[in-house]
Amino acid sequence: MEDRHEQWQAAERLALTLTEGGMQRMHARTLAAFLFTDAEAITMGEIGERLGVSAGSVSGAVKGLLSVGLIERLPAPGSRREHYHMRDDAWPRLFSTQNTVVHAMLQAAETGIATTEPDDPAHLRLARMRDFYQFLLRELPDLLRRWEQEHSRP
Amino acid sequence: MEDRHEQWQAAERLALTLTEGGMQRMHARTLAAFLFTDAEAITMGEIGERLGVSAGSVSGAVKGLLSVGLIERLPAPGSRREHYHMRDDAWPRLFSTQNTVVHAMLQAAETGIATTEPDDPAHLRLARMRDFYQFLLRELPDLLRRWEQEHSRP
DNA sequence: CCGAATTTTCAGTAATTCCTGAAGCCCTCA
DNA sequence: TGAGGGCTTCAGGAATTACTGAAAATTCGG
Repeated sequence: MEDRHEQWQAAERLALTLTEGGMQRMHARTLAAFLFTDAEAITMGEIGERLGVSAGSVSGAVKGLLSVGLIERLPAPGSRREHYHMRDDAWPRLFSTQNTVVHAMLQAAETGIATTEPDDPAHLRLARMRDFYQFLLRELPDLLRRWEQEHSRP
Repeated sequence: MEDRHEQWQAAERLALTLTEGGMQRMHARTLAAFLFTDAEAITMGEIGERLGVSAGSVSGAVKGLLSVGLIERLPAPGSRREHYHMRDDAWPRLFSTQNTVVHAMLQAAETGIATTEPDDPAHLRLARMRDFYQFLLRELPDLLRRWEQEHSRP
């Protein structure tokens, strides 16, 4: 049975998890609203009403979600209000934003290596760090490619 | 040449990156101190001095890093002060903490699916989400296993 | 083009997080 | 077993972050 209250609870829990994973609170709640809505697309006003927050907050969150490609603006069907919905590949995209973090870590390791003598214990630690993130940078794109193949749509 | 100032800068930048990735600020700075030190192991006092923070802050950060297995206490060589250092497998461990997030996401998706009708658009979205996180939960352990194989030469 | 409705921006404020400082505990060594 | 130093805990305060509310800008229908 459709239990909107349970769904709302599940949405808020999901937002909590995303927040702990590093996403901003408002962005997470907004994404959850997009995920759990029973419409194909929703407007900012509807999000604000559903979450009980101001239009300003929604504006900022939608902007952020757009910029990382988790949602997109729908070709407006002649309405004055903009409609948005989750992209089909939102979750792989969210996962792949990590790649920028991986890249930053790799660069940090290389900077450290460059400023350190080979006999410094820090040198060895930094080399291990570099090796691991190089490994990730090589493997993660493969992983996502495999996912896309499994779910190829013609 | 050994440039301690540059190293300190690199350490702080790394801490910044880790913070943006969701780690608490003090935990990140402490981990960076462990990474860049030129000793095999350091004490809380040394960390506090290096970062210019109170003993209380260091205590909390070290506790946190211990609990996720990024650092470990060394078998004390009869000293009054406790010595700690990064574990060799700190970075894979840090990466694998994600698995708990992945698991939480999967569960959130399944909860949503259970409270939603099959003809609800949310149902389809939640199913796609579930599929992706199931895929990750299957593939990520493989990834880490491959890393361990590549780097298990005693 | 004008006007209404939506969206964006931003300063102010509320809330949360984070760090400190000091007191108490524990452990080591004499 | 006592003294001294190191570690932990926690209440309080500082700083950062996040949200609101309202004004300005933008957009689309008329």
